[in-house]
Amino acid sequence: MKVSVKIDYACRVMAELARLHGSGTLAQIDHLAQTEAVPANFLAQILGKLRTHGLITSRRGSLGGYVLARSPEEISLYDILLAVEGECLHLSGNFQGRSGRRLKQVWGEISADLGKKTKGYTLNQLATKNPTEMYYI
Amino acid sequence: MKVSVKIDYACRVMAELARLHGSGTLAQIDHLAQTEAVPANFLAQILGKLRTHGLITSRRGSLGGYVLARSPEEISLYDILLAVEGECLHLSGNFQGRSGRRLKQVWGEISADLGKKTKGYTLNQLATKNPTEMYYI
DNA sequence: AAAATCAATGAAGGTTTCTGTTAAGATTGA
DNA sequence: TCAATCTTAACAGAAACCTTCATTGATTTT
Repeated sequence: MKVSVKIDYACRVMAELARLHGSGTLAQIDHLAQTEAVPANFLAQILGKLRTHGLITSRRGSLGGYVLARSPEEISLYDILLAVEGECLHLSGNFQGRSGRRLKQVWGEISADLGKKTKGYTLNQLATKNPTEMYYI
Repeated sequence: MKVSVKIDYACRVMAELARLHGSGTLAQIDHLAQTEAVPANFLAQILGKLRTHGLITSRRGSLGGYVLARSPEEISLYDILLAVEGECLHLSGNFQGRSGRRLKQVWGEISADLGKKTKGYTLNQLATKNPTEMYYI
């Protein structure tokens, strides 16, 4: 089992968007890419998915950028997983063979558990102020 | 997040080995491959990892094959994950950026939770008799 | 209003990882 | 010795990851 870079990027960027929530400013790709150390063009694709799944909204043009579509408390890690990968835990198995059916059941239970857990993490919990921000020059 | 085909194969084959546990017979690759519908050559690699991590023992030669190294109750899904992939939940993130540290912490908590859950599934729970076996011709 | 600029969107290519195959040894039993 | 079996390494195809480039849409300036 593994968590992809893509997911990690998505969560970090959403955390940054949560920090900017309510400030009235739109976050541009370059800002998000630099702040969270994510390749800008790849990030554009990820933001696209988050947008089509209704987690964020975007605006084009010279004053464009991205904002959260809902308040941080209403967006969970589970929502992000669903938007970016389609499901919380992707099962690659074919579930054939003598134990296939049973294993599918087991992975399903684990997936459900993971769903519960990830629904418990919302963006306001992720978007804590980073202590390193205090060390401005 | 996703569970790899490899892991699913490993679990299914271990379940079959659990069914044969105590019978005194060694399971050969071809039997395991056919019973659990796993590519035989790929399976050989997986069995190699399970062996070097002490979950199974093998015997070469014309009457060779594989057996569980411990009883089914003493082998968990967690053990299999560890043997095949090195860790329960692999974190691909680089944990940079403003939210990197916090996200690493979150994934760590989720990983710990997953560890607990997978330790709860032992082979005797997976190696149930398959109902389709009753429909012999 | 037209042009220039800025930013999101979409499509195509390269690189690494995963999955599976092939083949050549090494060991055991008959 | 011969046949059956595990063991290991090297290779090939597929998928995922990441990057780059071109296009489209919105805003501002002239």
